[in-house]
Amino acid sequence: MSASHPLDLLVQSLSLRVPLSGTARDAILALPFTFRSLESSTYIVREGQPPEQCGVLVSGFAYRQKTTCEGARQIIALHLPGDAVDFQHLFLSISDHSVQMLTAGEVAFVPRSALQALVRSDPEVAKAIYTQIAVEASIFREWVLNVGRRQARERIAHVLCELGSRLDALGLAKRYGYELPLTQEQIGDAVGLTQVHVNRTLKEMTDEGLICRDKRRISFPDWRRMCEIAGFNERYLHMQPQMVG
Amino acid sequence: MSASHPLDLLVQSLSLRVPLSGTARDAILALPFTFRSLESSTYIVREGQPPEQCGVLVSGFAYRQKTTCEGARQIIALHLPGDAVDFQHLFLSISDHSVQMLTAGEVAFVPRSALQALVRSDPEVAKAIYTQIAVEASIFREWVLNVGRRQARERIAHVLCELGSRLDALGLAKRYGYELPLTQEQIGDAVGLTQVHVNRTLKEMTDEGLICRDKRRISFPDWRRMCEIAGFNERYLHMQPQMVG
DNA sequence: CGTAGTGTTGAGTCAAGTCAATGGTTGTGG
DNA sequence: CCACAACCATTGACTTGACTCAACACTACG
Repeated sequence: MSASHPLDLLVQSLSLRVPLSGTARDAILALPFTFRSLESSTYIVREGQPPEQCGVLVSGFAYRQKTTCEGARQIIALHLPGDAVDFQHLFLSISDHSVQMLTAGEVAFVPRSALQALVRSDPEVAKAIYTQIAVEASIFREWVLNVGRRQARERIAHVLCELGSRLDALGLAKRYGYELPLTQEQIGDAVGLTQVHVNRTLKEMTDEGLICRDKRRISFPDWRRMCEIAGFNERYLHMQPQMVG
Repeated sequence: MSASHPLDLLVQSLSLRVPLSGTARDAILALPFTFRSLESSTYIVREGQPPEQCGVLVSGFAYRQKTTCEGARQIIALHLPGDAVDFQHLFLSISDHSVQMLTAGEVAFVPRSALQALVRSDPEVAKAIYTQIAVEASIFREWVLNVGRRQARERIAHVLCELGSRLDALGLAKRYGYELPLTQEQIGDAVGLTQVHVNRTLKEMTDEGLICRDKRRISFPDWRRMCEIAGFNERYLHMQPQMVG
């Protein structure tokens, strides 16, 4: 069941949480879009600009990002294939942060007006998209906690768990082992640490057998223990179908 | 034009960003609710429970909160009179965090089903509420940056600026001086520092004339400078009316 | 085979945390 | 109206987790 239509993955990822009827699926697949292949680190959304298109990741990874005026970067969220990268700005007239490609990949750009029209006309799709927005907000909240109140190793373990869980939910990898799309510097930017400290902490974790690394592949011999250390509780990902309204 | 109806403040706060017609206002004011006076630190939303009511702050302040398994608390957001405290869970079947009263105050509890019905039937109100959800998400993102990438004094300055700006926008106080509803411990929990370190940092800031304190009242002799130090850029609050859709 | 991007490691520093004691405020009840 | 309790703020001495700077090694790719 490989995806022939670029927006297929979006439909699949939305229906993880809100079951979609055939009509709703078709309505999404009927959205207009322009398809583009992008280099790693290309901007999909730019802070300060009006968001006119909503990018949908067809392949590759992306990340949300803000920087302080001194230039320190903070990664706010990670995005996986099937994620729509700009639902967050559907109702805002100016982007308050940027989104960039993490790896090379393909993006389907849907005009925001078309998305807004669909949301107005199809309550089922609307519900799916609002749920998605709410889940993303929940992930932001967990990140505030992660970065504000956990130690280095817990923080790092936490992003690694989140990534594993989400990749697994989409069927793109197994939670206990996957190809890590982040450099150590990017991990640092995601958890509010320096690259050097991330390196040292990863080494410790490796030495203790908590994680195994081979090139960019990372795996967790004891997923349970990993979750404990991270304080990782899947609840905030709201993976179960949401029975609401 | 003092608010006789408990939901008046909600209408006012929503219409800061999305202009509301008379019909839309009336629809909101017609929502059913139960009114309650609450002690400080009472729970309005409890993590792990299904969110059946959406509390609207009529008076007093509240905060969103998550804790690590070791018991460290992180405050995720602050809520002011007029804020609906649980739009975030409108589409989620289980709460992923808690909301508590920061001060004593009054809350109007609106049944979630009524809110959902209104959102389905009135596109204007729907837009206002979705915009509100998106703005809150934007605030979460800024907090990730604040806590992840700024120094102690910048972090503290940043929450103080945000609070001032928001109080000012609602007409509840002036940005450059207001009654601070937070203890130093709560400030610490909001910015990911210890109470002791917050105390020392506030002292430094006072000594340098950056802030003035008298009991719980705080003021900023040089708002500009304060914003610079905080790296505070109002954009993320999306205060201007959102011209969208 | 060279170059640019990553990853690794060491030495020294510093921002923030911990522990602990003291002082000030506020509100409450006798 | 005072005394007490609970909560909050202040300060000092000491520790530590994370940062900085800097050098070097590995890998991939043209």
